[in-house]
Amino acid sequence: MAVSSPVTTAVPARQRSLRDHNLGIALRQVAHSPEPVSRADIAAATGLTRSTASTLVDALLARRLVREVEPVAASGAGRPATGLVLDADGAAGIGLEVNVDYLAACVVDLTGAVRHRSVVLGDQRGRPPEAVLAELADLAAAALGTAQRRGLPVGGATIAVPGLVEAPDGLLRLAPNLGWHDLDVLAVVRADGRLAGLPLSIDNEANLAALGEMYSGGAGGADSFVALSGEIGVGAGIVLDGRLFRGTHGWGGEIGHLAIRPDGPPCSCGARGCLEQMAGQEAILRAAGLTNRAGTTMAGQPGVDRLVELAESGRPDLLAALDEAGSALGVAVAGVINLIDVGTVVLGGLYAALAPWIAPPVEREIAGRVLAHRWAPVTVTVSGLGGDAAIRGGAGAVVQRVLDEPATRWSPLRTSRTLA
Amino acid sequence: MAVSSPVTTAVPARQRSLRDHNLGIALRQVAHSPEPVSRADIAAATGLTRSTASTLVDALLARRLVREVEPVAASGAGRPATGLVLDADGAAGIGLEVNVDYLAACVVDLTGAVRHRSVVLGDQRGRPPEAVLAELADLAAAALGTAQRRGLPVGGATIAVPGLVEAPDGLLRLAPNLGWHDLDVLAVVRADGRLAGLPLSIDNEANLAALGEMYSGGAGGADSFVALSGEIGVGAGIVLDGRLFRGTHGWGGEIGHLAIRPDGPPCSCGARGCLEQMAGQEAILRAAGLTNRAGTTMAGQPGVDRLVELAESGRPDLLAALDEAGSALGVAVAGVINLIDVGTVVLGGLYAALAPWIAPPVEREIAGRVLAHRWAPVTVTVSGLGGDAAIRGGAGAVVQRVLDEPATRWSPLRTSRTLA
DNA sequence: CAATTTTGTATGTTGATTGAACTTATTCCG
DNA sequence: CGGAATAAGTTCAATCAACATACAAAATTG
Repeated sequence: MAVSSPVTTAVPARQRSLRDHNLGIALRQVAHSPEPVSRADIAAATGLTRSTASTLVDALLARRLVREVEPVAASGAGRPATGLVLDADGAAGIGLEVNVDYLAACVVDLTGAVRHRSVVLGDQRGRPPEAVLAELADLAAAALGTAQRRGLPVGGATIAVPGLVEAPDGLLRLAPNLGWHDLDVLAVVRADGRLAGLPLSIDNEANLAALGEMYSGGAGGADSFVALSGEIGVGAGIVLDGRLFRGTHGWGGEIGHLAIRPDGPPCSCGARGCLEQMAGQEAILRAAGLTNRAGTTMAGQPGVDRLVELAESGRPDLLAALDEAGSALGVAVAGVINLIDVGTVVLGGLYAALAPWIAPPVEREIAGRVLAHRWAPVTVTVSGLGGDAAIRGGAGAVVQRVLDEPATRWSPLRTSRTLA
Repeated sequence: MAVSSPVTTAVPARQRSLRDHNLGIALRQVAHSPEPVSRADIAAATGLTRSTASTLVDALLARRLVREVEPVAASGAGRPATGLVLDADGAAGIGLEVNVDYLAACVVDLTGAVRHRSVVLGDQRGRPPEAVLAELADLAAAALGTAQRRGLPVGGATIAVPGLVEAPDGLLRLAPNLGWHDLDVLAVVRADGRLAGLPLSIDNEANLAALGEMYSGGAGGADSFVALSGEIGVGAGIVLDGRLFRGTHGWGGEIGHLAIRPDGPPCSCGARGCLEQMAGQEAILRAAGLTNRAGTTMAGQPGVDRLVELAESGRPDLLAALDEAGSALGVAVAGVINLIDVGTVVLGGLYAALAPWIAPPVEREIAGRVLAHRWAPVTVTVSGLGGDAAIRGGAGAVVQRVLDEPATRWSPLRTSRTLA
């Protein structure tokens, strides 16, 4: 038998691929630099010749992905360079989110700026999916309207959901905390009609939140990290070499069901001692004696703000519960690091708000359990995005696709600028 | 701030890259097919034109990577096709291994056939690293000699070690079961001199064993899987999309120190309740009451063969210990699957030999703990390579590099065929 | 034995990068 | 103040790899 890796989709490189690849490189040079770059800078940084860089830039200008700015005040002799920056009106993405207690939407432009944002608070549990998604479509239509009024060509929208999303088709297999299962969210939203023609995709909320952290610099510039997303459930988005890791079926990052105590309390997933039962929001409330009824969650429970308030006031049983939860989380995270060897962990969602109490036990467990900790200390950072991480990541993912492959037709919804 | 992924090494595509890429595609077409393929087959399978495929094949012939064989008996009309197969004498790789109780070496050719193999049994613990590596160099020199006598150009050698290997330089940070630490194995072996000019690399034993499984089809053709490597320690090699996953520093796959019972027995790593303390070889012996002295390992303990014998005889305390170990292993594996979503697990090393008793509890825990198990059942397979997995993987990795990038100079040690 | 079919090769075209002029715009320096 | 130096950006022929088409080669089919 031949030594060979399993069948790789053999896509041959045509001459066009060359141009596509180099277009992406040139565009990323512009995107990465905080200041305007010149054609000559691109040539120097990439190793391409100035003439090639010029040709590529012309193509990017024609696609409205970059824009020329006034020559920067020159430092030294020679003809001053024409500055190139990303065109803020060149392409935009829409991020949408359905979560247990809110719906949200935003528009992000090519430069990463948030051009529109809207959030509707409200418990979605028990509502029929069609009603929830109709309301989400309202938000989406409003976001699209804003983009159109501002002349932004929208490249697509990404929907974040708190559940298992199957890889190829985007079927939502299970969203335990919403009570949804086997639902084709994209089809329902498309059926609404108002987003006709807009490429839609869907992903797990924790995955998109991790992207949001990366785009906003929350991971401290690391290109491989794990972003923890604590809400009712506990999720993790894994980013490796700047790319989201989804796994074979798209179900990677289900850290919430790692076994912390294999014979511990039963979990809704059927197993025992899952992290979610030790460090999820309800577990913390339960351990601190803050639930109305043991085990069941009621609307009207203390929210995150109230939880922070109580912790700040030094309530002992809550502090003990937070330390316990942080320890469990730390054990899980240490396992993740031993397994996939990332150097950065981002605390997001609930854990960001509660970071002053959660981070220390997490760091303690990491220090004690990560085998390679003495050679490569692990950095624990705290998200600054709050609940916006997933929509920012979803919108950013649309924009990122344009940055990654500027040559492929990214089907912009060409908008005729209407009078406001 | 711009929406952008962190700095990607911007390597521009020249026209040469096109050719390189397509050469690789063409070569892999030959490698993947169990039967000879024609130039026309390559064109049809890849979408390249027949003329381009012809040009590429000419280049591969010139590099001695493929060989023409007699036209296959034609089925149907038309001119019969000239068969193309990998040239078994085109390129070869050497695999080397230092493990706790043996040293090994092998030579694998371009077709994946093992052309040489040698194993020296013996406990390496406590021996000075220089002495051990000198003996390994003996094995390597013998392997190289065999290759040279047979006219095989050797592309390099890979050394497998049971420990943490740091990514860029190959420094062996820690090999707990050998008692080695912070050792530059490659430098010591190079200093020996007999392998002068041969590109050397080094990797974790479990990682290379996983590659060995992939090359030999042990993962059932899956391109993403986890290969468990049970010996004194417990390791895992993670293969994603046909590529070994090493992590940021090269320390991925340290499954042996996942916490199964966070407050369980202390581990040599400093933490508590690590998998290695529940499912490692010594833990099994201890739980079955088969160690001479509690906790310490002695040469002269029951070996793997004896263990299998005792299990087959139905010794109750051993069967209980194996079930216990399998459960712990299953809990860990279930966690890994929830995290990285692979569909196949390969039991290797100790666990392959003990598979009849280890596999059932592993499968039981997977069924109970993997969140997505009902939609995508996990396959558990058993390695057929025994202790050879790592050397096969190491040698195969050298060969694979040639197959992946046939255009890059893979510095063959051109051997003048000497008279035997 | 001629028609058909398929393989493999030869030849001119297309598209993208290169390298070497060349133009343009600015600073440096006498 | 003005020429030299310097750097940015453009132009154009050369090169290289893939493509399209035509053609030669070697078998089967009727």
